[in-house]
Amino acid sequence: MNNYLEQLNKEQTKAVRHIDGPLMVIAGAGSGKTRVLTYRIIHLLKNKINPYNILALTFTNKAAKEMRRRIENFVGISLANNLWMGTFHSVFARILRFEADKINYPSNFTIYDTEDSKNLVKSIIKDLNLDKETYKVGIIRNRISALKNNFITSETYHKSNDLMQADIISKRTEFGKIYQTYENRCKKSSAMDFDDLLLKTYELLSIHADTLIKYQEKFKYILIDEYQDTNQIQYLIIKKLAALYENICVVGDDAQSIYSFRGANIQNILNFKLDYPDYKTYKLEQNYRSTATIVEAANGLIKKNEKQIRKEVWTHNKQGEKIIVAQTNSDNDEGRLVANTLFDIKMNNDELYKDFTILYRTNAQSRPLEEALRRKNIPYKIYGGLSFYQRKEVKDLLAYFRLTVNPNDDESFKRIVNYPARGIGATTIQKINIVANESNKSLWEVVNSIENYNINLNKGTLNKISNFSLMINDFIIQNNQKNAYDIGEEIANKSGLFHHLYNDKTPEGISRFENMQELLNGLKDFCENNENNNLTNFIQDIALLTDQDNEKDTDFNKVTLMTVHAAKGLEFPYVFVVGLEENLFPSMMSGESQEDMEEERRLFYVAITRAEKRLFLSYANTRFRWGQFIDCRESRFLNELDENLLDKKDFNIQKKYNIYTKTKKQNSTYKNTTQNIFKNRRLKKLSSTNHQNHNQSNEKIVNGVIVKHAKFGKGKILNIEGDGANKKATVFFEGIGQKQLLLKFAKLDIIS
DNA sequence: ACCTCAAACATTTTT
DNA sequence: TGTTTGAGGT
Repeated sequence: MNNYLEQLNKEQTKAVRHIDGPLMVIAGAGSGKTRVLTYRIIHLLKNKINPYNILALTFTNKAAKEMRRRIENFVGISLANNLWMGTFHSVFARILRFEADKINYPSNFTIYDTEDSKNLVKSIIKDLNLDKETYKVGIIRNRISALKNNFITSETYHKSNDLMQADIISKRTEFGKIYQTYENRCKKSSAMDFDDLLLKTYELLSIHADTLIKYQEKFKYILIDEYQDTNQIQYLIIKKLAALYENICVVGDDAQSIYSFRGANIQNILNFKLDYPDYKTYKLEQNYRSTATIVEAANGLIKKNEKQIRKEVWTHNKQGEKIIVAQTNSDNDEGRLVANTLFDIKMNNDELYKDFTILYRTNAQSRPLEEALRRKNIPYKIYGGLSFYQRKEVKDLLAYFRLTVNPNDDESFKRIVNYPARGIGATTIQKINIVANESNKSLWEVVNSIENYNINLNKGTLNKISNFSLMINDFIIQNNQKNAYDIGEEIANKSGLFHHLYNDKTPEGISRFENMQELLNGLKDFCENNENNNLTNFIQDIALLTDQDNEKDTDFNKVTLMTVHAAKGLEFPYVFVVGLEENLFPSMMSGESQEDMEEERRLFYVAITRAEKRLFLSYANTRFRWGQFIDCRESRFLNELDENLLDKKDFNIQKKYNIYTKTKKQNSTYKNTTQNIFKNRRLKKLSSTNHQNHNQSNEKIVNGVIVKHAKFGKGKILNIEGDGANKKATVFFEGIGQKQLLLKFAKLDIIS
């Protein structure tokens, strides 16, 4: 397999063959960016570079996994496995665990996800007796995160008059105090949030010269994907690591920079020239992905942005069909239109479901689309939104795991100390919390030696607390002896979580129970596939995983639904971009600022350049948002596309409703009437389709019928209540007992 | 301490 | 529309 260079064009080949010295590749959408990166690594390996000396940073874990797989095909598994490849966060977490003692952290530190960190901010605001209207949790947390991403610790913050002045103006004078407390609490919980993984890495490399040299020597070759989306602190780390050898290769496209909200800075691309004066740069401008129509439309759109590096993306691909732009009456109509169109194309052209994707600006838009797809029995999967590991019941069990591995993790402690209820209520926790804060200890440290503290608690409560301590200590001891699955199962049982969820026979409760089992199954898998299969190892990077990372085989051939952000780096033959309305795409949050608008435009650029064969754009005249019907106007971006490339279709069948919407300003009662009309129509549609949607077999499920359930086995129907989507069956299963199931979800086969 | 229900609230985008 | 919070009852 030495022919890898033959598969590249001239510019790509130059980039791949450039081994020594700084290199910047500006790669237009669909120009083979990933291919260059992959082949460059293969080229390095073929030139006897040790894989142990190569660091490749990607934007998602999935991208890293995919790249490793491709490299493996060329150089074999043993070389490929020794590459350091992953996201900034996961690679640095690995380094930090290894070097933890140098920054006074234990190596089993916990990674707080966004929810944990929000909860922490919330409790700090409460402890400091601050007004929660002035100090909104989200705003505070975002500010902390933004500061960290610019390498501003609470210490640096307190030295900067400008920063403090900004908080005085916004009447949040205590922000500095909150930030400092936040840092302290994380520290005493032995926890790091996402931003800390970057910040502490930078601190580690700054303070310990020997450690810096060690990693500079180790990572002789550094490659970074999606460089346009790196932020200040990532830039600083890379600069340090690459300083010795300067074998740094960055690949990116300024036109696809869409993460400035999390601190990404396009300036990093421009700085490259300054930091590495003897750099080489190549531009990849030939698009291999899309039809000429799509490439031309994308070029025309991005020209409207003032801030950009000049480049002309071109293609040899055939012209292809025009881009469909469809207008519908409502978001539900839009969903139906997409589902119908998708289905027709699949059937007529004999395509696979996996060749289609539906992209939207916000996660909340997925509902009407899902409904429409379900109605047509089109299989789909959703990326983003609540991932499996963020579900309440999963996080509850994970909190026990986390506490076992790191008992100082206060957020996990608070989560489960009284769940399931064991009589340690809010008042008790508050008392413990005060003592913990005063003595700068974690909640666990206080609880674990409660007799040493003078807390006003009655005997019963003390007893309950000591039982809790005994349980956790037992978990900690067992964790040193057992594998992840065995201790996981033990924890689920002894904590009472298993029985608590098992006893909840509501349909939602059953689903929660199943999710918990799913997590335990995950532990089993982990144990079978890993040598070092203890629980500590299992939970290490769980906070960094997304649904995309643990995709199941059964999800392979399904339509993909996701935000445009999540679609970055992916490509599909057929792409639907929905919700192209003012205040949605571009987002209303982007306001009037030119910079934000340009980012929204880049986001739309990313969306349309995902398409290989055909592109469909759509918008609705009314959309259900915030529990209300909102009138919408078509997005300005649609008018920025070359009209000769578009095929506009109007699916706005019932125009008469527009008569009302046009006069809404003058008369509010009109608006209410319109809303009611829509609401009633919506309800009617829902109930009628639910009847259609019911498979005939569900009609046959009546009292006394014997059925079979995939998990629970044979059972007898005792009662049926509700109708339509809410039709619920009470079933008695042999050896398991009585359960309530929503027929909508439960897969019941009729036996007799 | 715990449960229940009604009112208030909330929406970018993510590692 | 769905979820979270707070008051009030047990």
